[in-house]
Amino acid sequence: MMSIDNLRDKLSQIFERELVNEIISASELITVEEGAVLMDYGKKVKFMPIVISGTLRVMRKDEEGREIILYYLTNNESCAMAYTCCMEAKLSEVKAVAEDTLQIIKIPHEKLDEWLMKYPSWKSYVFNSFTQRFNELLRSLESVAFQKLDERLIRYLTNKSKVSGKSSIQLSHNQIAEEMGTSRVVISRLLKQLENDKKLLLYRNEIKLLSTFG
DNA sequence: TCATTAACACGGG
DNA sequence: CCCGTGTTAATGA
Repeated sequence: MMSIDNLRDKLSQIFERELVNEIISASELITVEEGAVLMDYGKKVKFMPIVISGTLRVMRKDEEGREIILYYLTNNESCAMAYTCCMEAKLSEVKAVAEDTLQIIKIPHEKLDEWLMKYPSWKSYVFNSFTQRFNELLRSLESVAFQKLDERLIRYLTNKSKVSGKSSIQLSHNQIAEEMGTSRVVISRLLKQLENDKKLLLYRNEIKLLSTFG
């Protein structure tokens, strides 16, 4: 868990001293357990979260009511969607769920605009967070539009092993299917195909990438 | 053509 | 037993 002093250090890496003080006095550091819902469809967004530790999953429903994952927020990241909602006093179009035990700072919405004027570091922080999300969404749009599912799966697995630094990935076919917005049948079939091609090995809840992968 | 949905059998934990 | 996995058949976009 994060103490106030640690928090101050952490925030000082991004923001100027005066803003750090304001953040600490104006906002609230909270811990929520896995599965907790921080934002939900149609609900008012009364604060903007900055993730201190843990992971926050942000998702959205499509026309048919299926949920797709927009992005994950980790270390020091904040939710661009929440930001726009707060500023415009709109209702949330996304749902945000704690992926594991999560610590966030709740920035009260009145402060967002004020700090934007007052603190250059806040402005660039917000701006960067938008840019980051935007680029990420562009990349996934590109992948949906131009890549077939098998290529997307290969890219997905490569990514997972890169971020974890391991060649084995501990996920069920179902979890993969959910994240990629498809059905398990398809994932199972594609994975089996890759196994036959000697690109990987399949176990229960585990996929081992071989050196021939990619 | 290729994804989705539903259904079923297998088997490991 | 429960759940993840492998497969198939029917249906749809």
